[in-house]
Amino acid sequence: MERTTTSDGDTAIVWFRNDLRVSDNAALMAASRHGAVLPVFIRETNSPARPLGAARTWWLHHSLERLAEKLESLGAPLLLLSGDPARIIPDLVQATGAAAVYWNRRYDPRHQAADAALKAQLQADGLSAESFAGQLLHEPMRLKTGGGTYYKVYSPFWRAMEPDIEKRPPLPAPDALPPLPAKLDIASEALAGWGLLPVAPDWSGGMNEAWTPGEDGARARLVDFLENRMQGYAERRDIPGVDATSGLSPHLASGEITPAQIIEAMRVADTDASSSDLSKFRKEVGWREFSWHLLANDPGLPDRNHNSRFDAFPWIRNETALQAWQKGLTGYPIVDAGMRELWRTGWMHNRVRMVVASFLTKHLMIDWREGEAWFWDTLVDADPASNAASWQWVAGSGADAAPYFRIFNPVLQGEKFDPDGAYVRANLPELGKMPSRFIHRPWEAPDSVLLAAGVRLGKNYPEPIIDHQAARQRALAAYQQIKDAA
DNA sequence: TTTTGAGTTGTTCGA
DNA sequence: GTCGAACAACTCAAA
Repeated sequence: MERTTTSDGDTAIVWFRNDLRVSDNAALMAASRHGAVLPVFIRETNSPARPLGAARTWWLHHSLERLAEKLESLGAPLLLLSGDPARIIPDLVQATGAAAVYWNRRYDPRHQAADAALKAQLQADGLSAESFAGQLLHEPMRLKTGGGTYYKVYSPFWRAMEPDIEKRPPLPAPDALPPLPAKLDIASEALAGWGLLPVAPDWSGGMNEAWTPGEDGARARLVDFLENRMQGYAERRDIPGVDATSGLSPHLASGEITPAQIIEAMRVADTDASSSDLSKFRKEVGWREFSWHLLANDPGLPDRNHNSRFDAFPWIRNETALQAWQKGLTGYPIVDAGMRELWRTGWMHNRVRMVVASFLTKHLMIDWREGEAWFWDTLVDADPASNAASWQWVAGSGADAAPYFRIFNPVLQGEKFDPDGAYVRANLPELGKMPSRFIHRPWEAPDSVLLAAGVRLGKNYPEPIIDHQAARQRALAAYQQIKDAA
């Protein structure tokens, strides 16, 4: 994997994709040993993979700005181009006389064939074309059970993987990147011209407040997490009303930070966190690995039931209910608070993700693919593996899935994990004055309480769109149906 | 090949 | 209010 020689004056092209960082970037490091480095990011107009959703597109704009600044300060400005990489990369080789093309591997099966084909083509042309690891702690096709198959249960997967997670220490950023000796004929496109930011309406205000895209923002969040939130993580991570999670997911999704950097920072951190805190968080990093392991071995994961028995599940099409869910107007405060948080910030607390996903697939019996698609569009951390694997897990169709009878009661979940209603109040201003006793079940509040809180059910906050008990019975019957049919 | 133990995150009901 | 059992077997992974 390590390149040994660099002839004087030769040029390496680094193709940036899902790795918008300069540290722990093996492709960039390899290129820095050449005589000149040309970093390029291509807006792929004909990608075999699903286009990024709106929230990640917003993120991409800011992340590219930050990456361009970093590369500029290291000496090699970032080239922005649009089109088909299979044409653009060879054109760049031609224009620069480059001897090498490097990139960091991406693991979406829909990308891999195209990347492999390009690599083979470049190598056939006599170039040094190499791809590097870094986005994950393990190569997702590598781990196998004793029986030679891929893992379908998380615990044994993690037992097999955990001993290896510190084996690849992260790389530093290169000290400097030698620029091209001569001006390139091909001009960079302007980021502003790509139209990645929303206009009319510009819905990004809440996201600007919540996030700092880019490698430095990622690093700052990691440091802050280790210093201020690692201790107590095991207990507090489930409470959406307190800021207790790492918030690193969008940075990971865009490759501004690597899991190896996170694991290493935890290893050297001076923290009072318990071993349970540390191992719980490591396991969360492990879940991301597991999701990629599943996607790599089951490329249909984003749109086909992992467990084909679910092909017969009687999903209900209901556009009205779907929209109520999307807009956070179901009448169940914990569900609505989650969906509003998502819409405003591009992110939702993990506990609440499970509640809203259970509500969509079990209470409303709407196909998990509808939820997956909405999350894909609205999450700044939308990740093809985690998103698909998690939706299927909740729906019951996934690997190691939740048993079908595990149907979250949105009232109990609210009262258990948001007992004082802080999370609901932060996201549903119309319930801001509801007393805690009724905040997760406003329809049970006496008229006097509703009046005092300024809540007019059916007017400024909806009645529940579905009765919990009835919905639960309906879902149980539906699951019974596909069980019997099997 | 067969056996064995285990499996992220819950809810409800009845004693 | 609290507690244990039922919910449904089934599949996975390793011994």
